[in-house]
Amino acid sequence: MAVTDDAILRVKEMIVSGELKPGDRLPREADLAERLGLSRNSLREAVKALSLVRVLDVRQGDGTYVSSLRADDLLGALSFVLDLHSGEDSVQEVLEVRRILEPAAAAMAAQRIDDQEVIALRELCDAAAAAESVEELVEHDLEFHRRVVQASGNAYLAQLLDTLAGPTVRVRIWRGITQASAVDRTVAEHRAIVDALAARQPDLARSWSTVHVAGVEQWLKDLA
Amino acid sequence: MAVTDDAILRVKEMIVSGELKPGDRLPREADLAERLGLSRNSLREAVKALSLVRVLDVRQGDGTYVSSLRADDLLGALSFVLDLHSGEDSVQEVLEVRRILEPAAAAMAAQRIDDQEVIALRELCDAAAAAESVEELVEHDLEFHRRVVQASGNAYLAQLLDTLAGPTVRVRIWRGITQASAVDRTVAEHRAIVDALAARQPDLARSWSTVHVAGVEQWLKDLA
DNA sequence: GTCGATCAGACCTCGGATGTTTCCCGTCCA
DNA sequence: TGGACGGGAAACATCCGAGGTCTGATCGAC
Repeated sequence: MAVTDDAILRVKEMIVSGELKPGDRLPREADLAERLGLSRNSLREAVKALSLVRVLDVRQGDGTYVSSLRADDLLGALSFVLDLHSGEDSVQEVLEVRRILEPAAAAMAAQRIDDQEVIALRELCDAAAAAESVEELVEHDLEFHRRVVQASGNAYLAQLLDTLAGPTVRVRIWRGITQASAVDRTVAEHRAIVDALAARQPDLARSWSTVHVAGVEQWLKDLA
Repeated sequence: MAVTDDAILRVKEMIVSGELKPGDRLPREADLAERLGLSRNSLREAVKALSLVRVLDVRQGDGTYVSSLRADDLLGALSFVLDLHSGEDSVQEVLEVRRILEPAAAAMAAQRIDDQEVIALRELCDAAAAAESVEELVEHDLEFHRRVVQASGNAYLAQLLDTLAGPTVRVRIWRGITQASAVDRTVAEHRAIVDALAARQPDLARSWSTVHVAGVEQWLKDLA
């Protein structure tokens, strides 16, 4: 292709060059189209594409703006893509990556987490143990991992793991959580991780996290 | 928005549901637009967006096809996004993630790599040592890391790291490689990693890899 | 059987018209 | 004075229809 793809690259270039900064508003469709030398329709295709990957933020009746461009923010768009192969072989590979990152994040968190967050995590575990529906439990699980990783202090890592967690959790829902023991085990391991964080023991947090993720990994393998 | 976004979701749904499989050809623009109940222009915006993230593959004069949907393939689209903030603070966080993943990948590679690949890696080191231009050296560096990680056997991990390496390397070019010692050190560390791989020593490979990435990380911090 | 020209199909680009949403501002009423 | 209301302008959303261009396949000549 030429025109539309070219427009995508030129808008990207305007951002990279600093002509457009995060939060900036783009010229009106008509003006920008004229400036780039193409029709509004073609420009709209480019804008739509950039909007899907969250580089641009379009607001009807207002205007088109450059997004925050934060790495962790943009990474969120990745979840859309990962949705496309939940339940396939690649989930195994994704889980393998997660088994590498999550323990590392837990270890980092053990060095930086504050008491308040530890308390919050404990409450989350209690809520998970008392959860009644599967959806509720899964939501607690997601939230737990999200907060542990966020405590690592690396926003990029946090978003990446959050994205990776989505598909694997969805698989879990899809295949159904039939074993009550799996639930108990999950909560127990979560508590162990929190204890390690509270004790500020990175190695212990790393190990429990590894055990936890590897457990899920193994469970999936058994199902296959 | 409604119509276009809805179209994106519905096409995605057609893929997730299995109605459309990788390699399949979509109905003609006109037909699909009618089926989804929207105009061709709006559908084109949706297709363009899905095309940017490599879910669809459009070939003029032929038709629109569903891409391979391989996780590592789709992940490649991420490099586009990461281009947008090379040289910013977030590079530090990206590098931190890389320092987690790359050693793990090296350790995995040490367990699976074959002799032929070891020989190829040695040749790559030799070529890097003999490189004359900065661009050439950087290309060798990229290639080296790419092949080591691919030897890990996890395609998803390989693509992810390849994507992460791009920005950090570009930063290196941008700031300029002024110190000849940095070049020598890079090559020496590469050789050490290869030696560890050849000896099938995962721990050693992991350690050297950690040292290598941490070195780059520290170097960037010093520059800042 | 091979090669090249022709043709149909599919995507590409354009321009304009109309609908919808949002924001801003001037006005009116306590 | 201050807040609520309403009108209008601005900007995006959607649609339609008409050429243009590229690709792949068919068919005829050699």
